[in-house]
Amino acid sequence: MARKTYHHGNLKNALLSAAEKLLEDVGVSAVTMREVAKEAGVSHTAPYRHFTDKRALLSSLTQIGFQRLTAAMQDCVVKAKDDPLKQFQQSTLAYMRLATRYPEMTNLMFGGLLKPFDSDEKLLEASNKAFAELLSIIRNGQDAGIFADKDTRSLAIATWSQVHGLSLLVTAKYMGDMSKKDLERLTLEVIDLLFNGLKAE
Amino acid sequence: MARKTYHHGNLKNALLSAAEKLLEDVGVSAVTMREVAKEAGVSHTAPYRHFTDKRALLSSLTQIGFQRLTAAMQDCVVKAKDDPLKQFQQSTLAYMRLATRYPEMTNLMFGGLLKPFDSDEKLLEASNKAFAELLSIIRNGQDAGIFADKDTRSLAIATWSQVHGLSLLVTAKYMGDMSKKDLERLTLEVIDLLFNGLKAE
DNA sequence: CCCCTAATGTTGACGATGTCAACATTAGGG
DNA sequence: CCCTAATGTTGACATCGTCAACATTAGGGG
Repeated sequence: MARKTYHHGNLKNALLSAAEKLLEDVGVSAVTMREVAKEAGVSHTAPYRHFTDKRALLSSLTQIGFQRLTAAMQDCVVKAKDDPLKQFQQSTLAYMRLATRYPEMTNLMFGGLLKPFDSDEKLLEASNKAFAELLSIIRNGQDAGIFADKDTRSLAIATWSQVHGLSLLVTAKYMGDMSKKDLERLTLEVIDLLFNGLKAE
Repeated sequence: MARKTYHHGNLKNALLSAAEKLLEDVGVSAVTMREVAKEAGVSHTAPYRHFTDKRALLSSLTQIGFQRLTAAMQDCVVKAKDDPLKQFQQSTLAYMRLATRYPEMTNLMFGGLLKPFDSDEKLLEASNKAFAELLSIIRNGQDAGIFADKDTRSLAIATWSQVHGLSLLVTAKYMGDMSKKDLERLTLEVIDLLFNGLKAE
């Protein structure tokens, strides 16, 4: 991994890529400033020119995760124009797909490891954007008379919690290994329960 | 913290207590084998006589968390005998209370940090017991004709995901700081949404 | 075009950490 | 009562995050 030039040229992104690779291949514990640096082919303190500390690196990485989530939901909205219920279902599916594809990233996003989450401006903003996307989907549904005419935010929180909880249960392997198909079925089933309610008819 | 005897007498429990104290007071990163040992008043390698490694310590701690959760739910069942809906609501509330009281513990239980979770016999068993408790509550509700006559396991997963997701959203401070009262209201609201469904009447 | 400064990368060091090996102490059963 | 296994200690090592001092060079102002 020897460089020709003294300066890397695109180190910040290279570090993030290396970090994500380590994260998903081995686990958070493998994401080490030194290893990330080595993977990117620079000295062990080079990362400090781009991230104030390890936490900042992980935060940046996590922001990428939220951006992917936001983009995936936006995509669902576009693809299911004028069908709020489908937007809703597809968004949750998209969420679950991302979660199973990037399980470690999901843990980072929601596992509470990044402690002063609430005081990390950028990170908070990234997560808020994703949540805003969900909010808008639900508002569409309410406007179309499909979702109950209750507090939009509460509906969104309920949904967010639901998918989010399910994704963690799955990525933590609480329910053992599942095939992709089983997972999709379970997701739709759970979302259907949320939509229709648990109560007897 | 000097001992009189060479042998501690109850070191294992002392270590777990010290670990939990560090966990909740400062955070996971503060739970260090050396610090835990120091807190318990023993040398820095004494813990290795009781836990094969750090992971084992954290796993034991996490098991305690699941035992608390199981006990709390069992308590709800007893206190609301013959009222499955109340059992259901109170259990979720109990879950949220535990989650807000022991946020770091909750992250440990569900944040995906304890990696080979699925191959940790004891840990898996502890979490299964808690889940079984929820399953039984829902089955009671189905028998009483209150919950829909669908797959019990699916209903339980939906509920588990929901509460669980909400607790992580709250402990991760995704929704800012909340008063205890606000939290209870939100919890009941979200659970009500799950019970009645999001759909318009 | 050249040169200077700020940005970027490197080297070496430090204290803290997880864990191992060798050793010390002692509890409690034969 | 004594011996062994359980329990605790000391010292060591590699790795980690981070800092300070130093090296290289990109790129803009003369």
